[in-house]
Amino acid sequence: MTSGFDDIPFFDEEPAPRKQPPGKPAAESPEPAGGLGIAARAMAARGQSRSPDYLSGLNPEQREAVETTEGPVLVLAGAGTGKTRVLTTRIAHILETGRAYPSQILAVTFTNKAAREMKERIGLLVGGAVEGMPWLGTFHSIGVKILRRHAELVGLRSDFSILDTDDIIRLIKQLIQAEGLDDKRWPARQFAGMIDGWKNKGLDPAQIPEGDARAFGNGRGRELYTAYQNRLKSLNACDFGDLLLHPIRMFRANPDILRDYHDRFRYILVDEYQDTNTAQYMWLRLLAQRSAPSRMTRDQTGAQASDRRPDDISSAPAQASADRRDTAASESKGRPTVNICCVGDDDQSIYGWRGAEVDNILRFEKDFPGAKVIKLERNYRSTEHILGAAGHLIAHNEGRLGKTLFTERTNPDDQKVMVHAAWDSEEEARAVGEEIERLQRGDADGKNHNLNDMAILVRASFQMREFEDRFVTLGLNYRVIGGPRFYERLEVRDAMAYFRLVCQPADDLAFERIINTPKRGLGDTTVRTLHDYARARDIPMLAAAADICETDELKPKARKSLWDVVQNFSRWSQRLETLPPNELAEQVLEESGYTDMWKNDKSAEAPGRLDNLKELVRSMEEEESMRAFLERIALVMDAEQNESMDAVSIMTLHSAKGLEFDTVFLPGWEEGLFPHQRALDEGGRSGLEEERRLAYVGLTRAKHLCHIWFVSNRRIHGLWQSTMPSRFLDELPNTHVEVAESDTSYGGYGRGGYGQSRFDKAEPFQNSYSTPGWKRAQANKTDATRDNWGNRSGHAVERIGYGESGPRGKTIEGELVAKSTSSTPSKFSIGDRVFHLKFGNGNVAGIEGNKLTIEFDRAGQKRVLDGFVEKVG
DNA sequence: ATCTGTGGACTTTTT
DNA sequence: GTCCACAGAT
Repeated sequence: MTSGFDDIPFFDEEPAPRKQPPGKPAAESPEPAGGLGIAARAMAARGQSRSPDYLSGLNPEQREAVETTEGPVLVLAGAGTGKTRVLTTRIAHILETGRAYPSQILAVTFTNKAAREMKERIGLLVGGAVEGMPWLGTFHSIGVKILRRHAELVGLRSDFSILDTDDIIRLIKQLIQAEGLDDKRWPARQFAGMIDGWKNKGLDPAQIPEGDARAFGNGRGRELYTAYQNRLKSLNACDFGDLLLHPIRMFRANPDILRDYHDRFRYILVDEYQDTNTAQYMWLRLLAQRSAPSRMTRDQTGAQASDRRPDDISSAPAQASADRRDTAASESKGRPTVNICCVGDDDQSIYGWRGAEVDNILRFEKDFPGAKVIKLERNYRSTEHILGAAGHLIAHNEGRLGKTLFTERTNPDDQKVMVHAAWDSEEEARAVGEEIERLQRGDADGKNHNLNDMAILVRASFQMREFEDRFVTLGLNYRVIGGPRFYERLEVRDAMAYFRLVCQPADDLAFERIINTPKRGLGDTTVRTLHDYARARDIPMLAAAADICETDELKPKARKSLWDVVQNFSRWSQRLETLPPNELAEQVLEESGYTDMWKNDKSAEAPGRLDNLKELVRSMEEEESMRAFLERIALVMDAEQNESMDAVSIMTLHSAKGLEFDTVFLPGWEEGLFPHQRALDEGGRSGLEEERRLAYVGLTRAKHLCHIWFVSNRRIHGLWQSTMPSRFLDELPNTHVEVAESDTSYGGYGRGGYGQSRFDKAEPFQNSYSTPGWKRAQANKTDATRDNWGNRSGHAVERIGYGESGPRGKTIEGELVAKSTSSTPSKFSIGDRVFHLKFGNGNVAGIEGNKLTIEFDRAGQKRVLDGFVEKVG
């Protein structure tokens, strides 16, 4: 999203905005820079008494939200009420009326996807590309942009790198060991989580609660946090939290710089405000509170409260809310208006566990006195049954701002929300599969539904597997959204480590990652020597490596090998300025022997990894510099998805927020799973309420049909457990919900089913060979394709962002996917050593046509299709 | 250096 | 049940 730090448009590079009081009409405004079209249209708009095009088609509330440009505005936008439309139209309106230049608008979102979408839609409204919206982006991308410019003020260089979770855990692990603590007893992962939590709250090491500090590492939590920050600094690196916290520190310490930003950002817009955490809140407050310079400094540094030091990032959370109220009230007096517009929905706050504070949205009017609150309740997405069900459910939550969605489009044919019971999760998956096929065929309502219009939204990702299994069997196309991402794959991360080190020779984490990858005979001993050497002299490891080669501290073999690496990197670094990034990347991967490493690897996943590396290099073609690329990747973790094929989407409820589907399936509505037991245990009442909001999000994703399922038996951690229907089912209103008559012998809402054996029931499709899906699988067999993981499959499976270990936990039982005819002689013979993506290595014990019986080393005997195994050795 | 066995964890996840 | 990380063996 952001390109290199060196091309950030900044204050002095732009024409000075003509000072104009907020609210002055467009007519007096000069032509915005680079905005001929915009200006022309604005002029035209001004000349007409009629309202401009982009405003027509908005409902009165939306229109108010768009046109109330001055002063604080909170838009409470219920699900499907046109939230994005309001945000984008509002920006277009500000631009078209000449209230601000594109570069004077700060618009923050949580995800890159949302930012991208907004850019596109503003472009459509304003006509042409919105080149001049440099400050539309995620909290983090905007944070980086600010930080790159002022890095030295927080002790970093502007080419600092952004570490991902993996790096951070390795780093913390080193710190824990350096403290002489047992890294078994004190897991780095846990501490990383704690740091993340503190940073979400905007807490420096000095500010963390005593209890927290004691809770980890024999009471050394605070020291570890301090050590962690120091280490980051010496690595010239940041974690994600720092992208917000460093700017906050920098603003606090440099009021003059903050003032520049105040002058710049005439309008601030925030998407998904209910998801902001305390740090983001503080960041926004700093940018939003244009105030009298002298007073501001005091307030912003927290000096107002006597018990606080000036370097405090914030008041600690305990004191925060009370203080905030006071300061908000006092700060607002006699200040220029804050043109901040926050859009959100308290009923869709589902990220509390990640530090989001719903309280931020609940408190908006107190934070910004005189704020206008606009509720968008007119829903354009769902039927009245769906809205009725969702509304009734969410009404069980307390402490809401209280919205009730309604629709004006009622249709007597609309189906109620259906609740289905199934015996166990397997039957659930089967029933959902059948329903999907019914819809697809048009048997359900006479309409042929596209798979693209259907989604299965689960509470926890382990639920996905059963659906995947079933859909593989049926030959039903599906796509899994979420999960490990492209950029988290081993080979991609290795390659990135090389690139990082080329760009940033001080990146020790990258160094350690690749120094012996591929194997160069630089094992633990050498690395430790290097590490100590570097630490003793306070220099980066790559520099230490260069130095140490001049000495005789290493054995000749290691020294030679290390020297080669050092030479390579210095050569590559020199090419940084001259070669296009993709060419340099290719050279690095070739000359380092990294590509060869995978070429020589005979394992089944090696070809896929090589493909990924190619893809990585290819994706750098358009990039202007390797640095810019690294930054983009650090901030943009989502892989682009291929929407071309027709497929059912499978995803978690969390990743479904913001999406909509004609038909939505919501399986797993059982106590313990949904609401999740852990949410209840750890979150208590508020935990339950967040779960309920999650249910609300799920329901409101549906436009026309919504099917809820619950089962009586589910396997949890490997054990079969009988389960109770979710309490949320009882919270649905009868008027909008219908309990499906079970089409299997078991079933019926509330009928229990205990005491039955799961084998008692008659299976309608005991024989899978009679299912339509099997027939389809037969039909598809000719165009069996190879998917990304080297699986051959008769139907397309798309994984957005899955990789690394292949389809995680996808069971590919061959019997049911029979694809090739048995007439072709098998390419395997008894005794062959084979590899299976899921079961690992094994020996062929029997062959029947294309089905192999394999004795796996670990998984035991299995029957699988030959397409799913590879010969090895 | 690579393979194998064991122990622990296991909700949600963006940046 | 299953995945992952790591220690110890080969």
